[in-house]
Amino acid sequence: MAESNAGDETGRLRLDRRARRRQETTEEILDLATEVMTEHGVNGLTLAEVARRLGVQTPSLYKYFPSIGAVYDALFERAAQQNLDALREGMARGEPGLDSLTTGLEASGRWVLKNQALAQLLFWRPVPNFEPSPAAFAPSKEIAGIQQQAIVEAVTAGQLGPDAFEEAGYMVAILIKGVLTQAMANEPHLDWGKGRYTPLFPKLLKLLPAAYPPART
Amino acid sequence: MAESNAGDETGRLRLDRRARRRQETTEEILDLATEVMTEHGVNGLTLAEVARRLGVQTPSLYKYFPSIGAVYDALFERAAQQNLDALREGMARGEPGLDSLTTGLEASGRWVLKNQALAQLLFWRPVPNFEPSPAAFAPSKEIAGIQQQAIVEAVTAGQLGPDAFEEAGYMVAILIKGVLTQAMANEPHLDWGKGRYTPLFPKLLKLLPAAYPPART
DNA sequence: GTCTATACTCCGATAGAC
DNA sequence: GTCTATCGGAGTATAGAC
Repeated sequence: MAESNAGDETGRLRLDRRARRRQETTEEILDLATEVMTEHGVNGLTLAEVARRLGVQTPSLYKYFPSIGAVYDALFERAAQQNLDALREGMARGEPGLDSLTTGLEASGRWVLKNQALAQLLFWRPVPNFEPSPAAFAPSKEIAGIQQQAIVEAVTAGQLGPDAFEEAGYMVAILIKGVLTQAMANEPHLDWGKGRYTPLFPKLLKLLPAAYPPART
Repeated sequence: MAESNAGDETGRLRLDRRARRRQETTEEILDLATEVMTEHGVNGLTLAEVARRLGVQTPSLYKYFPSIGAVYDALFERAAQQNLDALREGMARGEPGLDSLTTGLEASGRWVLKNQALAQLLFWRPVPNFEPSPAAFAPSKEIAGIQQQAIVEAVTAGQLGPDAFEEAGYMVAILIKGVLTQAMANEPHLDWGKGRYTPLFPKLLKLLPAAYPPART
């Protein structure tokens, strides 16, 4: 109570600064963890290696995360959020319906190829005994909803027949995951749009009307 | 030279028996390694755990494999060979062309869903610092050739246009990998033909003629 | 071909001084 | 919030007796 008379303002600023500094360190830990996963595989992440790169001793990291599982969880959530953002931005660049879905998934694919370690954590679940928390999983659920909404708009616009409601979302997921799996396994150093697989994606999405033909007008 | 007069026949039988016993143990090690990967993930394979399950001390395994990398290599080769066998058998049950390709890839998909740990080793390369040897990779190369051959037959039979030569093999790879990736990530306990993804595979392959329309006759 | 013993390296996590 | 020290455990691999 009687320690410092510097005033409320300075006190709050100091707290804010500390909170901000802590937040920055937390983000840096996650950045370094992503680097380690990129070099040593998703399972090759260790707190010891992150600590070395941060220039700090391993136990210090436990002031920021209670366990390595918590680090994975934060990585999962951040990755899902970034992928969701990429999808949203990409979809905004296209006309509602199949066009928007195409530009959105291409933007999502670009993010995946530039963040392959995070994408593996997100899509393939390669870490035994790690299950993302509900909070970390929330953005992933939103992605599925957004894609289904695009299908609905494509049906409304007459681009797809009404039988697309049930199945087309799964088909779209198959197509984008197939393209990305092949690209990551066989051409991991190429960006989206290069190589043998990702350029085929627009062609694949254009096949959807053949699978779910709209009623002729 | 002058050790035993039991005769050539007995000597050869003894050698054969020893060789057979050694081969059996080798196979058992690979079976147990597959079990461990199924339970603990592909990266969760350790020689210590395999030794425990075999009822033997860890160093004994080094009489059969010089390193854990050699175990991964043998697993990779065996998996690729089994998958190739499944594809061949499945293709033999269909008419040459797209029909054969469909039945073959469905049989391959059935094998994958029943051997998911091996399939991950085969398709996703989740083990850092492990590259399959050329010998282990040979069956995988043959699979690509067989699929391309089926495309050629489909074009010859007039099911696909000639522009399929270049691209359709990659498209087929995208489709089967997409279906399997989604099934393994979201419905790993379901067999082929069940769930939301694998039943869509025939429908997807039937879209190929829409992508590469044959010349009208 | 099996064992014991061991060298070596690494990791996650906690306790407690500062 | 950082450090040192430490516990407890795991793994790969080798040496050498039997």
